[in-house]
Amino acid sequence: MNKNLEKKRHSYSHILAAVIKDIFPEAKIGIGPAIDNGFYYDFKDIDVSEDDFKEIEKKMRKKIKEDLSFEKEIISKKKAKKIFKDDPYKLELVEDLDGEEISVYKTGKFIDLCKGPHVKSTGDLDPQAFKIDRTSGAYFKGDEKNEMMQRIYGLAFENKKELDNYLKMRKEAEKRDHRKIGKNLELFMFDEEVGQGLPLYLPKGAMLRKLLMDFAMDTYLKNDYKIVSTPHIANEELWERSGHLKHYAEDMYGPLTVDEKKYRLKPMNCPFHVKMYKSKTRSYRELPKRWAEMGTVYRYEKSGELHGLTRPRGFTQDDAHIICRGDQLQDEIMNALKITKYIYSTLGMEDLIFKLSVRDPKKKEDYFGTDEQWEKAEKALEEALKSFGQTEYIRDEGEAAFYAPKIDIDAVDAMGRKWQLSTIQVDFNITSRFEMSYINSEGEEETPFMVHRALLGSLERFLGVYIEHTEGMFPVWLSPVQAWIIPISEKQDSYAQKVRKKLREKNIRVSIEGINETLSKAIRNGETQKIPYLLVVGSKEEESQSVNVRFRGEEIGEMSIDDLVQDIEEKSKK
RNA sequence: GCCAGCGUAGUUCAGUGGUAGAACGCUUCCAUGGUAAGGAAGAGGCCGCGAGUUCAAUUCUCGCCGCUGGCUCCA
Repeated sequence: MNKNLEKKRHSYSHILAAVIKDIFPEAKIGIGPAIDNGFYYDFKDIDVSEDDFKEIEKKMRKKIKEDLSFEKEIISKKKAKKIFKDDPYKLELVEDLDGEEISVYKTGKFIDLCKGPHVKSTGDLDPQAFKIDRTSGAYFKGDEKNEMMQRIYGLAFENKKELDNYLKMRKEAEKRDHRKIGKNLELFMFDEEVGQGLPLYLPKGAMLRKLLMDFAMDTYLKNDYKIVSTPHIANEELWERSGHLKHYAEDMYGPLTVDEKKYRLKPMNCPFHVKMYKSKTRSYRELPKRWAEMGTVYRYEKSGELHGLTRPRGFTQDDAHIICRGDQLQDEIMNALKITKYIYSTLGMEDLIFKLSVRDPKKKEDYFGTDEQWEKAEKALEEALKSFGQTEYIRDEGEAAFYAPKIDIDAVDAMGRKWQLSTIQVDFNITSRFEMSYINSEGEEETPFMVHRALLGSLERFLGVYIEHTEGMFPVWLSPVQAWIIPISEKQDSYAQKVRKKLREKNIRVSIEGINETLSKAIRNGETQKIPYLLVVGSKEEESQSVNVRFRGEEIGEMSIDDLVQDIEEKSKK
């Protein structure tokens, strides 16, 4: 964010607080920073609803017009405590600050603990360039254990035009919402009685999912992965051993008791793959093992965290584990990067952001494993990125999992939003917990490295993002329905059937639609359903044994069936 | 899980302290169409679930469930 805009946004937040203090003199105030689309301020003991927004805006505009100056003052902690004696949250914040001197800003009667900077005076702000947006609950200092305050969000930009642009963009994003498109295109649904966060795929969605799944798995098989398959539940003892029950229990579904033994739905696939690895003594000669599985896992996400397909409770990971020797580690990571890039560019998401998540060197005790393991793994990840040619990446210290450093990859969608989808991790926890080993060339037992990777992440999350990215306009090869045959009248019924049969023989996903509708109505339906090919057949076409082709809103004209098949196959190439 | 808002037909949404309406969709009939909505008729609702207030609750109150936006979380 540019510094100037940040100053403005931050200044709006002070004006908001000043106005709220006028309306609710008893209000206790928290913090009020600038954020990337405006600002917010946290309050306690207020009662603001959407109906009040207009009034708040009006009062804020008035203060802006009064041209009140922002006056900075450096005062002692003692004095600050006196000033904020009625604001317990501010007192706590003063207490948290290092040093004896702190700065406060005064605007009219309103005084706030604040390091600034601000605009010179409220008159520097555009009274039309902000908008009170929404309210929400927010924990004081972002800590779940603290009290919840009421947060008021505002949008703020340099001028009204930018604000309007932002609102327009947000509307566009709403239009692309995968939950909405999923409903309109009949891809998937949720049902109260089935349970929260458990998607049901309707025929078109299930086809889309299958096509995506086949594409991913075929790619892995071509890259010398082997496919494996494991059950959905396992004895609790397995999760005890893997450490999930200790570290992850609250995200797992509760136990099912069968024959006096407790079983759990799997939140991850790793332990199963490890068990298969351990089913016999392994030699260094047989490494690396690359085992892939479309593994459906269940995680008990808190109800408020659920969100359509991007955050469900049951989902299928395009998971794989690579068990390898130390000297193979870097190449294996590089290969995973290569496949990731191939998959995303094939799907039309070229823009990827690579993040190397390493441990926080100041908090080594928070992480599992030895220094040597960490150094080796972090280096392997970093070197893999470099030799892959990805010299641009973000190094995130402290973002590693407690058991492993990783490369996380964000995909950037058509609206410029970033979504973390892929992850490539080097796991030490599991290799030692399960005492995994192989016999090296010296005849000694050695612990292998294990790379855990999910490139699409999960089919659900990826599909959610992909639906928004494409606005439901999938490439021809991924379209669950590729073509509609639209007969002009019932007279073309048998010809339409004939065309359908010919296309089905070529494995083209096609159906006959619009028999009881006018042509334009059928075209309209086909376009709203985002069917790539609309094939009109009337008496003319029947006579010349052709179809009249419309491709994504564009009339192509008459085409023989063979030419059409060729065109579809051409456009279906990945 | 927490804060706030919402829950009415398959869908999108009006509406009301005296048990409901539109559009699209669906069914039937008419129309036999030439590239983004042809016409008519009909069916379809425990107004999310449970309790309370009331002569009377879809409407008011409370609880539960679900959805939405945030917060927290996503080892």
